[in-house]
Amino acid sequence: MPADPLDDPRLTLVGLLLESAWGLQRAFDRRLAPDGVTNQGLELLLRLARTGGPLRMSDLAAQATLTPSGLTRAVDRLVDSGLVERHSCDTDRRGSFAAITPRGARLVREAVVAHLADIDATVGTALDRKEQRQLSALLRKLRDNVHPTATQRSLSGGC
Amino acid sequence: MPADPLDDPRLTLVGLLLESAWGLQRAFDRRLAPDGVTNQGLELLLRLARTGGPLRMSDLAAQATLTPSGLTRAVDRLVDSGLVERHSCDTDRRGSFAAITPRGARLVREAVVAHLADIDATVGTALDRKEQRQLSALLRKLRDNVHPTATQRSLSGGC
DNA sequence: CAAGATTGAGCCCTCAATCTTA
DNA sequence: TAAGATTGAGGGCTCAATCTTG
Repeated sequence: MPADPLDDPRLTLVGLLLESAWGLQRAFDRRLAPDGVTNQGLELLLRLARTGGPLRMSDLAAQATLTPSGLTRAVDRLVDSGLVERHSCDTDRRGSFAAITPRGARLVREAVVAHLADIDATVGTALDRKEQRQLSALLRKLRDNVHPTATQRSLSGGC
Repeated sequence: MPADPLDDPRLTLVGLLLESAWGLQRAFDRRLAPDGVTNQGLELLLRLARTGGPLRMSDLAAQATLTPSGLTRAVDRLVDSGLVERHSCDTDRRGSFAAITPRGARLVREAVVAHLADIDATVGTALDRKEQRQLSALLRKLRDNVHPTATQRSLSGGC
């Protein structure tokens, strides 16, 4: 007799992925919130810190899996906190860019230390280094297929 | 010279996991929403369908990574749609239970077919069967460590 | 008082519409 | 007209407070 469709391994796989993501997200937010940065905010700051300079709003939105609208408001909050600055582009006045401030860069460096400890406490106690590498490799293939813009920058690039 | 902490592989791993989850969630919601069920709703209906009978609100909340408050409202919507019914418990009048209706069960059976096709179109084109099994095994270890209540039912169980 | 569930207030996101510039 | 970004309206979630029952 055929297995019940409701127990299909593909449903289980997706369920495990979403549950893991929600669980981690929640665990991180509990630890990070007191420090004044949400997990979301840290992710944006990390991307801006790695870039170093200004990054297009639309690029940042695509990377962060946010709509342009959502990103505008998220950046607003970071600007209000003094962690990010907005820049306008002289060659294309339509465009807007976000750049991390020195204070933001300092905060990221500090927060990352605590964040890595959180990751070790959650992921590190479940998977050893080798398993973490395997998981990264598998997820990278999945991510590239599902959300390919996560690492892209606009071709119209520089300002 | 030591690697930049901002490029730590552990940050990358967590990033890949969250990006994959957001990406899938978004892809599924685009397809499911027109059918009248959100991805969230389908997940709750799936759990209720597998259980068959009434399930404690608090158990369902823990399984779905929702706060009791969030679950109350999510179930409200499903009740309004006629897909779920609320039951009260005679032996403990504090408790409340949710159970899937025949119409809800029918809808789940139909929605799962389309949902499996979506999964094949997103996950299936990125990972072959063997890789999917590997990913499931790794995620199961992570999920059990991060969100252990995902499959539990209350010990005070039956009504 | 504790446990289970619900409600009110507030935050953050998305969709659609708008404004500005190319 | 299209591209880039922002704003208004509305939905869903969380936190804290409340209500009911053990």
